[in-house]
Amino acid sequence: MRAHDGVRSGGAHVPALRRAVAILDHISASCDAPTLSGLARALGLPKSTAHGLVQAMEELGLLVRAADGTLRTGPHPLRWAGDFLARTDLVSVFRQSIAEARRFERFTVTMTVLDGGEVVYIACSDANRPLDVAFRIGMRLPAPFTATGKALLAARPDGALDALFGQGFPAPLTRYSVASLSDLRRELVETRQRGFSLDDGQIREGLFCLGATVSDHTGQAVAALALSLTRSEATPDTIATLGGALVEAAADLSCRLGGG
Amino acid sequence: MRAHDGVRSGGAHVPALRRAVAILDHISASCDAPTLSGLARALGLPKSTAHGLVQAMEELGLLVRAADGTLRTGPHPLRWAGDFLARTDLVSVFRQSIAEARRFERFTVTMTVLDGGEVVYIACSDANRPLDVAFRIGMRLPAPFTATGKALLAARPDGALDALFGQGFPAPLTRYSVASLSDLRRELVETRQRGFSLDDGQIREGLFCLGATVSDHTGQAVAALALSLTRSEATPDTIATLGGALVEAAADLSCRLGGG
DNA sequence: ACCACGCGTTCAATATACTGAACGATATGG
DNA sequence: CCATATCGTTCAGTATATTGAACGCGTGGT
Repeated sequence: MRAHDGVRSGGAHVPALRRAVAILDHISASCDAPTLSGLARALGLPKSTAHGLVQAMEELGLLVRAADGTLRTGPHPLRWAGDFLARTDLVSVFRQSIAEARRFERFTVTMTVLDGGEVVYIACSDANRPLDVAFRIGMRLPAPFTATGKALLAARPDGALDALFGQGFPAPLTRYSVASLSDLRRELVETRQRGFSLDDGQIREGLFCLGATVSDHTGQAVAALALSLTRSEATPDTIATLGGALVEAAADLSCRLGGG
Repeated sequence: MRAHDGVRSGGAHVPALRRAVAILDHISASCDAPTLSGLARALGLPKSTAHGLVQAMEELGLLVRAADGTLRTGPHPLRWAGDFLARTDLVSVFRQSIAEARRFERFTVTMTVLDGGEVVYIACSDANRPLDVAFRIGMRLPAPFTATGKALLAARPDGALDALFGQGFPAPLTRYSVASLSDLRRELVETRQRGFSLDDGQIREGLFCLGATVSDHTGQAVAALALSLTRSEATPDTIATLGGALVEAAADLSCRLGGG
């Protein structure tokens, strides 16, 4: 039995690789560019180990050394990141993420992106039970009435709303549909405070949805998740619980897309 | 003498890290997702070595394994790439500068940095019209063939070329690609006299690019801009006009980075 | 000017991770 | 239906890389 700490569970140690990742993480997390010794201290590495690693990482383009000797992340990871972005579609990540999170298997989970003033449904995990509105992939709905749309709009600067709805607000779908731009602004303020968005019968009476945004590696909200319930299920307790879980799920998805 | 190939000159070997980088490079370069054994064969690694590496890289988020067992690049490098792009605020300055300079909106404008003997694309403003080569961020090309690469090489002392290409000049991409180090030197002399660099079909036949360097506050050339045209558009008049405008834009960018 | 400190770098000894062969499981073909 | 090939995985031995201490060197303090 070793007294060594930091032993990983799964398989081989490959410490050099793990150290390299830790170095890059540290450099890209801290806002000041560290020096070699400072980096060794921060990560608890022997100086010479850090030296060897940094030298190799410099050769490989993982790090660059500024004129004053401080270390920065290098250009090489751009290649991998670009490949990941090219290959990854939101949808498959969504499916995998939802499949692992068993919390929502009783509900219909949807994902949309914003296109102009409308949301487009790009993925949908059907509930394990009957009823429930069938969301079809590719379907479009006016963003101001949907939970995902409100979440996405709330993530945008307020001025963007004028460009989208300044001349012409979508026609209401139900008598609960938000009716004007000023009403929408009010809802978006509440949404930002709450952390997730709500749609209480605005696209169909009796249908209650919660929404939260998914961000990519730049922090931009690129998509939104929604959970669909019936209005009678939407007690304050349920809303709070499921809302929190949804925000968590959205954050998890963001992580898988490279977000911090 | 080692029987091992690929022995690096400089410092420590850190083979695990080098292998990991090779794996990621291979996966992001090939268009089909390889399996573990195939990857081991492609890189000449023992199966078990590849197994241990892949397992660790999976834990670290550098790789993800699809449902069928094939390997893809993971989301983790996005963080590093994002940090690189954020710190080199070249990119944001680039976007702003290009957005304000309406002169180039008909053309694709790219920006690269030099990494060894290759240029890495760190930003790209797509043209408003179809055609045009799609430059992907993170893409690499041999510096001697590209307009940006020539601009950056021309800004370096002549002796630097020997270190980069003294033993091994990149293989030509087209029949117009500059073929030797001495030919490159000749082109660089012309480039310095002209004030901007040209690529006439050296990375792709029919593609014509103009390049100019961007300097930071220390006066060092840190990046280069390029303008992409079709060869038929590249009349002497157009070249002179656009070349001058590009040099101006690059100088403007340099100013914004603190250059005198 | 002197000294002390911190940084980056080098080198030999040891504790380490990588290698090669073998295993069970699964998919393929006769 | 069985034989074969290929895949992913495990394990002990050896060749390997990492470690700790020491060296120059530049910098800032007294």
